[in-house]
Amino acid sequence: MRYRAPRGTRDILPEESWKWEKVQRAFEDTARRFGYRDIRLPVFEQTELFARGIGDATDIVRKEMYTFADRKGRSLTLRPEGTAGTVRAYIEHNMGESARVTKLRYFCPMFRYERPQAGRYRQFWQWGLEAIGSMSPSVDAEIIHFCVSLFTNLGIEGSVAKLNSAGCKSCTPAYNEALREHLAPRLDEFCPDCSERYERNPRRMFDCKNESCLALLADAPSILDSLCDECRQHFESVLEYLDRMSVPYEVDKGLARGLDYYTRTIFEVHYPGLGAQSALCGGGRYDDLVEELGGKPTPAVGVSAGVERLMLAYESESGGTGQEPGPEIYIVSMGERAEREAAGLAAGLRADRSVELDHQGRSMKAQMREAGRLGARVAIIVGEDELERGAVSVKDMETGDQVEVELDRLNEAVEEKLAK
RNA sequence: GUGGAAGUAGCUCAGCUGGUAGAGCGCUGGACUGUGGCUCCAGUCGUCGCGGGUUCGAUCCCCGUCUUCCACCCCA
Repeated sequence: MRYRAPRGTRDILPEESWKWEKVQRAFEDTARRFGYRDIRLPVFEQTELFARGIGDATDIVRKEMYTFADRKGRSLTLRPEGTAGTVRAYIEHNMGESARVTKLRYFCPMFRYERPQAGRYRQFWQWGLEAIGSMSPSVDAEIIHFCVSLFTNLGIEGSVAKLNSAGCKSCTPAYNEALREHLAPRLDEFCPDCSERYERNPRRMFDCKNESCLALLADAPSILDSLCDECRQHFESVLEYLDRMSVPYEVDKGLARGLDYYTRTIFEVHYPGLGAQSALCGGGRYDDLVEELGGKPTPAVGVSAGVERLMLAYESESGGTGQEPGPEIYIVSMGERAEREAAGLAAGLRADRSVELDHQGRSMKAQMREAGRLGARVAIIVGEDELERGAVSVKDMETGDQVEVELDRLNEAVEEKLAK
């Protein structure tokens, strides 16, 4: 019996994880520049929080949650996304009392019971941002700018921001009705999927992949023409801010999102190289969610993104190629006395340099090969002959130059080589 | 949840409608008895995903199952 990682989960091994570290660092640096502070939340929450927050009608709540009962019979669920938990924490800790706008970020695993596919797992990572407490369209624009900015920092070119409005409580229901009314006469000509979308969320029909369905939608009313004055103004204002920030975007009147809580601005950023799973991130406003979850009425905007997909995009661009960083120094030793000397030298050098050495008593040739394979810039060779003279050899692995130095001059010699 | 493809060495893959497995890369050692990256030589590795069936005999055929991949639903 051999154990394997459960379906839809996977191990991120060191050969790969060094790239994850780079991406996470880029995310954290960018988030800090934009003023978003780290928040670390529980991996599971009361099931009710997600059911209420994300919406009973969504696929996530209907069929994708990892729900279990704990030993006292409480129903808990592994978080399928980050916004509900963040809002819960915001309310629980009265974060709105001490700041006008609360800007938070996270980078952590999420769980959804789905059929796995490339870039889609049952345990997957998301990074996300939430800005709670401001109605200003400048926050919407700031978050979209953040996404584009992060992707650019990672060398990902050709991503496209698409945005639309989801309206608000006062204009959405009217639009949905108008849309249904317009489509009703020819409903039987749509595909079965669209028929179901018609019932649950007719706006989703716009992203059907069926040409004939899209043709039938050609003269359907646009949400953008049905917005109330406040929503229209807000949307236009977001676009103005984006123009002012030089953020490229496309208005996509067919864009719809899967979660119930979105209001007004909704957006996605796509990277076309990823096939069917091309959305790198998605987000929008959720002005009613804080109140819905028991807080004071508080407007908010957020975004979340799949890290696995981001990694796929990152690796297909120049930034994701290259080699895992190796040690700066490799210490080669021959003989027992030399091994002990090498251990002492490593201990000292490790105060401010990365140092590797052999732990298996291998041949010098093997140790040199290891030093080359790891990409060490300097090899320190500790041999019996040198030790007799109180010295070691320092070899520059790039040029092959080698000099013998006395032990008390080793630090200078190494620093000199590494400084180049 | 629906439809399709695939699982053979650490990795990438070959294996003739059935006769108990191979290559390249990697790894280890040597040529070079204390010097990596090039070259050459040698060696190492397999419950052929798992379980059952057919057969004298199954990596190959049949059934089931697990996993991955592709498309859909949906989404990150």
